[in-house]
Amino acid sequence: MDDLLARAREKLAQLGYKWTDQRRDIIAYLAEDLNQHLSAEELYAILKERGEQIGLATVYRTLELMVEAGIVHKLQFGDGRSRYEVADADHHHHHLICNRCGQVFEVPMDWLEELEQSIEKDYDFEITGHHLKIYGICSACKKAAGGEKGDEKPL
Amino acid sequence: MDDLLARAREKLAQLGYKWTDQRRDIIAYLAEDLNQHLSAEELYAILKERGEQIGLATVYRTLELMVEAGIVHKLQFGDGRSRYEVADADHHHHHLICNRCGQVFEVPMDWLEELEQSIEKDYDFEITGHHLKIYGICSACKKAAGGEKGDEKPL
DNA sequence: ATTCTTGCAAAACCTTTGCATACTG
DNA sequence: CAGTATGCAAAGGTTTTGCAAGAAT
Repeated sequence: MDDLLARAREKLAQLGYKWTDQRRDIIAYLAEDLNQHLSAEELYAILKERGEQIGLATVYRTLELMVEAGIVHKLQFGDGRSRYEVADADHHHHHLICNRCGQVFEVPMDWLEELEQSIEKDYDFEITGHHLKIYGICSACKKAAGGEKGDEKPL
Repeated sequence: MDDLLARAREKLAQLGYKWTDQRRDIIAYLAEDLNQHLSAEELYAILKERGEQIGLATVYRTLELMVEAGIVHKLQFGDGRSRYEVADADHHHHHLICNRCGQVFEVPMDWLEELEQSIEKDYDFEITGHHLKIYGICSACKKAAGGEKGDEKPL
């Protein structure tokens, strides 16, 4: 998806926000790989290393803006910081989180359509999104088993 | 469920931990209403108000202990703090989170059994738990609609 | 021009930790 | 008694905010 930049630019304009170099840089980087779960600090470090002129506060503010604009989703995998991923409307998926190594895998499917319909009806709750996290032990960690507990290095 | 105290006590003993007044008070409070999603600070304030002798650090440490013992689950609803709920093994449920008022509703059902089976097979991932959060607008907020945006007071 | 945005540093939060004291098994 | 657990205050880490300077419409 390469029109993410265009979409974002249009959406921000629509909301009355300005298009700045920093916002472009952030979105451009996210657009390079949609399957990321970056924290604000990680994103900041990457952009800095690329030589972009940007501050950490701006990264936080921009990501929050993007959440508001519906361009990215804010996720919490339980490692104490928020992570962001591009909200790819036509790419519903879920997350498998390994309790051992902390890696996050994507499950590119959406099994929740009927569940949602039934909830909207039963609870009179208008659903705008969902987030399913499944915890467990990934294939690699199971193989490397025997590895006692304690060799967990989250994300 | 009133044997939560007993269960917890036994489990802690099993793990070699001691049974203290503070741990008892915390679990006793959680046992009064299993449908809570308290943050450490909230729990601390409640116990303090009740006149219990306890410190915030102890609340944090005890909750972490309980997570380890599998007695409570640590949840993140995106309001910047961790929340804890009693892990009621035979009461699987999901959470509906209102984007407007921040309230969290419980959906007392587990629709994910087959989904999990298919994941375990397809991904060779050993599932130990899951957490499904569904975001949207609750019934009350829809009724009180017209209420522009901005009247959101999370949790 | 006006309004929005940025960057820095400071502040605000939530959570963890060090250490002396107090308690449990 | 030995080994844990507690409470306080300090430290740590993440996120937010105030404000003057800089950009964008």
